[in-house]
Amino acid sequence: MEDINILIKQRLEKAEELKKDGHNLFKYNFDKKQSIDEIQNKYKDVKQKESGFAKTAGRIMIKRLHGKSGFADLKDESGEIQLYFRKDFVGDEKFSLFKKLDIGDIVGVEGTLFRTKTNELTIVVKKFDLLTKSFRPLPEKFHGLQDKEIRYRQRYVDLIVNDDVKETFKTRSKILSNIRKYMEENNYIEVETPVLQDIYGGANATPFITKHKTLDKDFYLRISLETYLKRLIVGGFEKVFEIGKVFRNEGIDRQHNPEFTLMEYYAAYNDLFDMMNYTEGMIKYLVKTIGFDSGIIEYDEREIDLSGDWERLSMKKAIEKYADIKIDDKENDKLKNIILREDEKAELDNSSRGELIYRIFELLVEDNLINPTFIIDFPIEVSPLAKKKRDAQKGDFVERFELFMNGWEIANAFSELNDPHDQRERFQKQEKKFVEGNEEAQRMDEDFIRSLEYGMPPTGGVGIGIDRLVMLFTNSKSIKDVIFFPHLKDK
RNA sequence: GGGCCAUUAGCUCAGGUGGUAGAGCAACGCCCUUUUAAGGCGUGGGUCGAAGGUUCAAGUCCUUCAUGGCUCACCA
Repeated sequence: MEDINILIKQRLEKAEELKKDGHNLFKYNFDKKQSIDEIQNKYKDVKQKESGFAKTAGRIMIKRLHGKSGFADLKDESGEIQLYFRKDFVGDEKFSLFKKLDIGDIVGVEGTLFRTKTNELTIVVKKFDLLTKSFRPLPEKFHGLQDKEIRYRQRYVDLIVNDDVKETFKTRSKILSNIRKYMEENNYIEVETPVLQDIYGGANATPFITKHKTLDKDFYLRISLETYLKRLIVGGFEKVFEIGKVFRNEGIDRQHNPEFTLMEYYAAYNDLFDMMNYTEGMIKYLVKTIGFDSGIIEYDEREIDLSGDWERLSMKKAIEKYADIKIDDKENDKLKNIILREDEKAELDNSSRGELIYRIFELLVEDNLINPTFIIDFPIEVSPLAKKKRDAQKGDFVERFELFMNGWEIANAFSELNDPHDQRERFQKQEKKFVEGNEEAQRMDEDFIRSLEYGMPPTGGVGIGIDRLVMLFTNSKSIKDVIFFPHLKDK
């Protein structure tokens, strides 16, 4: 303990005294019969007279001493309950132990229940034991812990004192378990694929590089799950999904953490439209099972309506609707001018028409997509893993959708490209961009192409950013609020 | 990376125009057998984020740095 202060010193001295008195400050187990909320529920009708029985354990949050008696609030994962200690009930020795307990100590208690004059259900402690000694003082009872830096760096303290944080992460857990339930009910199987990869792919991003010592070679940390899951479709699995961390070597801000949780799912014999329907169904299932019965989520004083059929718009139509620009009437130079008007520093010399269209969409449309909206028909140049549109008119567009909510991209999906020769050409174009200096361009992946050469059935695939979904469902303003241990700079 | 703001006791926060640091909670001691932001009396606790500079004198003014927050740019 480097930053030893007087408060910690006092607790250490107190611990020494307790040890001298024969107390083990770190007990091995405790037969916790009930959680605190179980006790609260089971005995909610208890009157002032003592009745019932409870045996539970948790952390002491507050003590109020009254001479030969005293109260304390005990907190566990499920809730809080008041404890009442009396010298004549627990005996002199135990009562002096109670007086020595510090806020933060973990105790096991058993006793009967009653209700105080002010109607609070309370355990009359008959037996108790110190299970774990706490050495560091907790934040103040009333204001709690406000300092965001400490909350993120020492999330354990944040979780002890700030109940809403625990709620957010319980919701996160529930979202994940309900997703898994939904996927399994629809016959998807959960799989795991490599995090350490020879060739990263499936997205446009700068990767992290790491080194394998005995092989003496570099590996990339995956930036998506895509190409390995498709290999499994080639291998004969027909519906697979994976939920896992991916890593992108980019900036950190309210919506970006270097490692984040991506879910991808692939279904053989399905196309983009099947996946759109499925995705809408799955998210609506989550909305319902997380408890938004109306289908309306409130985020930052804004309502997002997930009920009803979600809007589907081609990228061009979305640009027409929100920016009043008819793409097909404009030459590339005009498109460039539109972009430069929004972003004077844009470098567009090498940009293809498709890239210009996509850029305009990003600049002028995305922020407007508050209620869930599927954007379809993406330019081929920005979609190297998607199949060309089956009714390809003039212009090169692919079967891809992105789902937007609250102006954020929530999901990204394709009718997966399964023509190995087309795939090779797309990779070659990406590789060229990489050589030209685009760090985020995708790389040639010969083994992936080889797998496609064996034949991958027509397949629909979707990726969902889980953290953002959790942010929406928990009204969290920062991705740091939905990741237990977000990345911060070293102190 | 740019701009703006913040950093004072374990926690939450005060500290006009420079004059040797305060409160509440927490802690420690004493009193108190239904309190709940318990109460009463008393005590201790600070390199004021770091390093320089200006000044007789810096928590306060200046510079640099660190960390965090907001925001813009890039990205999911």
